[in-house]
Amino acid sequence: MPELPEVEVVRAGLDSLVRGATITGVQIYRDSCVRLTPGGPGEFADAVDGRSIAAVVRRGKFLWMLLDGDASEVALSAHLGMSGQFRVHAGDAPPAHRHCRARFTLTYPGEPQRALTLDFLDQRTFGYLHVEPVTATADAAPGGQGSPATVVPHSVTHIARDVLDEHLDRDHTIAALRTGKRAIKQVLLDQTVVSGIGNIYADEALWSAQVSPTLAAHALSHSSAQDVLDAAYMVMTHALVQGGTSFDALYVNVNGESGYFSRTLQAYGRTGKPCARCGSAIERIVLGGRSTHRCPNCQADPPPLAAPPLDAPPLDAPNLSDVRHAGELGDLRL
DNA sequence: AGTAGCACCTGATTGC
DNA sequence: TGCAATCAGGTGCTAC
Repeated sequence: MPELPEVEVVRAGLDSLVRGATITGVQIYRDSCVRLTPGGPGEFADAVDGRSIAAVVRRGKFLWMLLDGDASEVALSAHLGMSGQFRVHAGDAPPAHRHCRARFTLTYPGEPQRALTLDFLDQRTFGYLHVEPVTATADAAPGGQGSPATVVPHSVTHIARDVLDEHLDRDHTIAALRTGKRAIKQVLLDQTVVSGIGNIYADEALWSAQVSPTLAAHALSHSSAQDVLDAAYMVMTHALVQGGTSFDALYVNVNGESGYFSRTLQAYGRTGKPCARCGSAIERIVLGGRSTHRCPNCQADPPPLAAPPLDAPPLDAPNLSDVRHAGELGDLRL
C-alpha cells in the first residue's frame, strides 16, 4: 500500500517526466475516480485540458500537479488510496489496462515529436483524482507557527506536515502525539497530527521505538514520543531510499505489494514469527478495525520503565536534503 | 471538541 | 470443484 515513501517515489518520477508538459487529452474510464469535483468527470476534464504542468508536489500521501493556465492556478490532485499507480508510456500507448481509471495525453511545447500517455490505474478504487484551487497558508499543520508559507490544494489544508518535512514542527508534533485518549497507533494514523504514516509504517515505528500500539496517547512519555517520531523518520527514510533505487523512469510503480520494502519489515505481517529483538512471537491484534502487529514482550502494555538494549544495529539516516515538499520547487534526483 | 464507526471497492484467500 | 464469506487498506463523513 502506498505510504509516504512510495508516494514520494511516484512524485519524483512524475515530476521528472511530466513537468513542463501540456495536458492535451483527458479520458475518464471510471467516473467514480473523479471526486470532490461538483461537475464530475466533465468538469474535471474541462478544467485540466490545455493546462501545463508546472510541478508535481506532495504532502504526506497527498499528491498534486500544479497547473499553469490563463486563470488562477489550480491543482490536479491525486490520492493513490490503497492501490493507485501512475504509469507513463512514451510513444504509442497500449490499450488501457483493465484497472486504468483515467488517461491523460501530454505534449511538450516546442517539441512536436514528443508525447506521453499518463495512466492512472487503481485496482481497488480507493484512489481518486480531482481538480481544485490552491490556497496559500502559513502552515496547514495546526499550531505550526513560524513555518514558511506554503501553497497547498484546498483539500489538503487540514493535513499536517509529514515526517520527512524539514519544516515539521517537532515540538508541536510530539505534544500532539501525547494528547487524547486514543491509542497511540490511532493517533499516528491521524493525518492531521502528522501525515504520511499508514498502517504498515505505524506498526514498524512502534516496534522500533518499543512502544505498545494500544498505549493511550496521554500516557506516552515525552521521550517515548520522541522515539516514535524518530523511528517513523528512520523507517520512512530507509523505505524511500530502497524504493528510489528500484524505480524505473517509465514505470512509476507504487504497488505496495511489489514489496521492495517488505523484506525489511520487523512487525507488520509477521504474525507468529520471532521478534528480531527478543525472539517472542509477533502477535496480531485489531485496533480501530485495523490489523496491528507487535511484540508482546518488548512492546508490552504498559511499556517497561527501563527499555532493554537494542540488539539490532542502529540505522543511519540517509541524506534527505533532496526530498521536495509542498512549496519547494527544486530539482530532485533519487 | 474529541472520538468511534461505517461506507466506499475489488481481488485474493479461506472455509465449507 | 464451486460458491460464499472474509480480509485488506486510507479517507471522509456522520453520529455520539
